[in-house]
Amino acid sequence: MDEINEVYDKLGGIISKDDFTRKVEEKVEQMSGLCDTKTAAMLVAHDLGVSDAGDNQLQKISGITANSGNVKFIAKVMSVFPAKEFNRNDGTIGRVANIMVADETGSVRLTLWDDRADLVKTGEIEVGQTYQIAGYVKEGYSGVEVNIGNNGVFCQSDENIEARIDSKQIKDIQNGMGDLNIRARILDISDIRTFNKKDGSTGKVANILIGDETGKIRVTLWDEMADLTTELEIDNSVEIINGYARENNFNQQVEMQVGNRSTISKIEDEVEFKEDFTSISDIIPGESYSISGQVSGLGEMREFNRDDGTVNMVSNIYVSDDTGRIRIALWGDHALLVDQLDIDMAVEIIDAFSKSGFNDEIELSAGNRTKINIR
DNA sequence: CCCCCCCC
Repeated sequence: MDEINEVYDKLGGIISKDDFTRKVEEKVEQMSGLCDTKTAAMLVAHDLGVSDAGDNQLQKISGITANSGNVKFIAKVMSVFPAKEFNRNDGTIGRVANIMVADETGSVRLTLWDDRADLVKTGEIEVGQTYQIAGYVKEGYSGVEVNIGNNGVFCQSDENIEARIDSKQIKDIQNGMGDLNIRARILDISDIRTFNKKDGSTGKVANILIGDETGKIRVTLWDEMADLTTELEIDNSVEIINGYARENNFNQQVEMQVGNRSTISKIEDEVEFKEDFTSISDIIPGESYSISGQVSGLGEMREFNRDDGTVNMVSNIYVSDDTGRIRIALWGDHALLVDQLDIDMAVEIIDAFSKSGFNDEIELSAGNRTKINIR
């Protein structure tokens, strides 16, 4: 027993003495008596990320990289994702679940298997709990993940952890990013739409527009996440955990996606947002812009038939600022605004899409995602 | 995975 104690003392309390002893016994059994207790204890210690050199330091999450190998640390649960079942080659049913944990230096995704994945299913693992964790690092679907394998440790701790989620700023969001955490203000909320998936089932989708001090981005919420939009209001500040960024294939704008691996929740801290208006002379085709200026031209409202036979309305106005003048096509209900507008009225056109239009001149399209303020 | 920027 002394020899177990000696090894145990190097572990820095990452695991209880009882658990350690049990693991050592299991290890002896696994090795079919081919190793003694001391060796088994050292093997278990090694599995827990403790080297013979007595390196029993707990790591911080910020120091975990794809090459870290075995790691151990203490962290707080920030989000829990649904467990999934899969079939193993031997016919048994495996279970896997992911949770996101954080310490004061950053956050990392954990992968739990089988019995531990079941703890997710039963709700025993909850946001806010703190755990002692030992596992091995691998490069996962969306970056570095810590796997808690058979020899890993995952036990609750009463340590007080100051968890920090490293939020990105909206301006830094790039196509392809995963595990994206954002704190932002809600600028707009869409209705929930349903659609048919390729597999024949019905999907749900909704959008919100969010902004922070650095910019704004459209967020797409899928299925059960789409329902959450009914609980949100414009000007709420929210935190999105584990979103991902994808370019849409319509106008190549990068959007943030919120699916079943993500969470969105209201936060107390208010995130500030200020609209960034572009000078008219700086507008190039193929982008979304907001401009502020005066009405400098008004056209007539017209109805027209689209190819699919539906009727729509359009009117054209011109807006000028210190730098130039641009034509703006107002579609749908926006077309009716020509009745309220007069030359020299101050207007803000928020989120209109630019393109090269009639006579190759750049114009803005004010569609259903555009907001128009008369000031 | 959805919406879609369309007129003269």
